[in-house]
Amino acid sequence: MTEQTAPAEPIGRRERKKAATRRKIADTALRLFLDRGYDAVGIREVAAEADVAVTTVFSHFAGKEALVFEQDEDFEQRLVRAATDRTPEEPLIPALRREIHAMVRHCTADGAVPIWRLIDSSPALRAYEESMRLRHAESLAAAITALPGGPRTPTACRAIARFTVDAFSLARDTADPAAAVDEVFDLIDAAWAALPALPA
Amino acid sequence: MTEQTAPAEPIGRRERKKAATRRKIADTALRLFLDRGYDAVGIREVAAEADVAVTTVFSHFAGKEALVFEQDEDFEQRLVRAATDRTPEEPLIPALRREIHAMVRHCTADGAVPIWRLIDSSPALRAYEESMRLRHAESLAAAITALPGGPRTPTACRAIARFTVDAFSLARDTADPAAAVDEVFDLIDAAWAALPALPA
DNA sequence: ACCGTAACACTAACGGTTAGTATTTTGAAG
DNA sequence: CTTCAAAATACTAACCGTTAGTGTTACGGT
Repeated sequence: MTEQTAPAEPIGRRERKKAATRRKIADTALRLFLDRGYDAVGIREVAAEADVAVTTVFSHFAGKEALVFEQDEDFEQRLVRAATDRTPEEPLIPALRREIHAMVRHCTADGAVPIWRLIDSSPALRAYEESMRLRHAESLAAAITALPGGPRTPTACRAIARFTVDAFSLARDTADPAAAVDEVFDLIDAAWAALPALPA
Repeated sequence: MTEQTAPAEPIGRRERKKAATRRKIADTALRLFLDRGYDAVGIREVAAEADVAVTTVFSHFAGKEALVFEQDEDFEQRLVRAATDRTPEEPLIPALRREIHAMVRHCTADGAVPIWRLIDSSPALRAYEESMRLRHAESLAAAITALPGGPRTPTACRAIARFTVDAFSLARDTADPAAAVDEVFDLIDAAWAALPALPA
């Protein structure tokens, strides 16, 4: 054994420093982007301001767009958990509706607004977000398919997953996001009810 | 008047040459892409092979990805027409189902297959296709919203439009595309029926 | 015949991204 | 404590898509 002093997390200095570098890069980038616009700030400038090499930036992030989505990016996990970790009394669709509601609230509240205005301002960021959502939908689809409760086909599950992320996407550029979520989920409710399986 | 000799189309030599250049670029690019892969062929090479300047390529196409989607790209028009130009007896959703069926058939048939395998092979092309589909969904949503027949909200119409393009997208990477289209459209049918308006 | 302009060529650059290589830092073993 | 392999980072130099700037040619209308 090498260490007994660490209390709970056996993380070494190495990983701590790496995480610090990552956070420093992301924070610096977001600050610059919010200040002067996404397109007006280059990677070389972000690297210089964060006092790292350009290659270091790309060793931590897959691309420039990923720098923006660093902060709130547990969407995937939240979606999957909403589908799998729920009380036995709560059916699937209402659980998803609740989660999407929470996500939309989280995005349209207080400090998150400038970030989403930044995203909406750049086609590259919007495209990146969209492909992100596709991945999330696939994860959610896998979770739904694996759910016990009936002979639902993979295709139907993937469709429901897509509809769910569509609800989020649509709600996000609407005057009344909460109302939009409910409106779209009324449709999803009806679609889900039309499936020949148990209503979960 | 300047010319009476042209039989039907009053197109001059200029526009003909421009169209020829455009087609030559697109054909050359597609041939090279199919031959050696999308990422392995650069714009400079496409331009050289088509015997034009690089800037000419970008004056005809918005970007490298657009070169691939040149061939079949009237999807948007077909979708909108399926919603607006239909017999009074045919309801909206069945008309959309028919059109999506036709589109899927058109994409999975004969000569179109290599192109779609090319698209599936490149993340950049997949992302481009996805953002294309978002635009198409918006157009379709506008068409549906403008349809006579009831107090459907814009949000509900946008949702149905998204679901429709989702059906195409999902069906496209499925073993049995036609069956997938029907499966997803059964869901859309149920969702549409749940709307408080006349069932169109 | 003349002129405005659309189409195109050419050069050079910019910004994101990556390969290749060297250097430092860290964790573990002896 | 020394040593060593691997990880993290730095540095250089390029590649590729894309665009701006600037001419030049060819067409269409007068």
